[in-house]
Amino acid sequence: MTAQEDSLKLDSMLCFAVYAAGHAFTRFYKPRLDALGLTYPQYLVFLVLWEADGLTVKSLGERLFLDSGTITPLIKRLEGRGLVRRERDSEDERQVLVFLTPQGRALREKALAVPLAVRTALAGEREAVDTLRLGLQKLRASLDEQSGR
Amino acid sequence: MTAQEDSLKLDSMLCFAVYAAGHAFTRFYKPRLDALGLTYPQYLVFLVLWEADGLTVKSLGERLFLDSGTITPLIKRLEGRGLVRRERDSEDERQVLVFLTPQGRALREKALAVPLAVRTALAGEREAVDTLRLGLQKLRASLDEQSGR
DNA sequence: TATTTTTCACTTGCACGCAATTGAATTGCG
DNA sequence: CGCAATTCAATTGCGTGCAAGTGAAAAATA
Repeated sequence: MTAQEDSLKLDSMLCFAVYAAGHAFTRFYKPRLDALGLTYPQYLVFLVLWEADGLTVKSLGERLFLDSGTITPLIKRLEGRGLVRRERDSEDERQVLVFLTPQGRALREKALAVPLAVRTALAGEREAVDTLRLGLQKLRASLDEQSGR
Repeated sequence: MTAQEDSLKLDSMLCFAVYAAGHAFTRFYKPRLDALGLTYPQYLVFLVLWEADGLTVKSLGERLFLDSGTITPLIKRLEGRGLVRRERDSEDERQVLVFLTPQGRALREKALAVPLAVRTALAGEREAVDTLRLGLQKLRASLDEQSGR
């Protein structure tokens, strides 16, 4: 096997580990978030909003690395359920500010139980976490090695 | 701030780091995969098929942690482009076997360039990789601490 | 053997995720 | 000031991702 072919195998392990980990994480949160009626990305939006209300769609997107094509419909769904309120900024009519409604704020109380529950569920998954950790360690090492030449 | 509220903040860092890393990875691959005309999950399917041809839809899904609702249409799109061939298993008519076509096999030559190109692009992202690594380390530690009691 | 259960691929419906485009508002430049 | 360039949210189109349900085939059980 050539070195190039070998790197294709390495690639398959590395990129796959990160890819799979992202989805696995989502799956772990799902049962807990179902209780809140939120999806994983919606939960992330609330984690941001509970810290700081009245952000623009753009700044929300920047914090979560999501673009308006994803954020806009997501926020509209939350608005439809009465969890957030959208308001055009009178200072700059291009922008839309997102505020929590009382219900959206109230959701935080229920959400407080989520992190512990997820951590408990993850307790049986040490191996998977380690696999990903080691994969990243290898990736990191290979980056150093590569630029070291 | 209560311990519970604090854990909500920790949660926001941890789950977000893994979430964002998955998408960031996808974005890194995108430009190189565009050259092959493949999406990231399609690339993963080929990484598997280049190693072992003629798998069932089910076993493909198991390896990639994707269910048939995702795999089936994905494979059909690849079939439509002449990169794979689907064939019902005569031994067990429930199953569908996926084979590479000559074009699908030929794609591998182009793909050999992908891993190095991605690694080069990632060279400037040591910090991001480290952030994720450290986040996982903390998560791992908190799992030990929790079950240690 | 006849019937129930299980296993598969497939489909539908919904929610992302992102590229590309649109249109309105603002900014910047001559 | 006036016009071009930029910024922003929204929309469209396509490809995942997954839950829930369908129907055919095989396996298990009576």
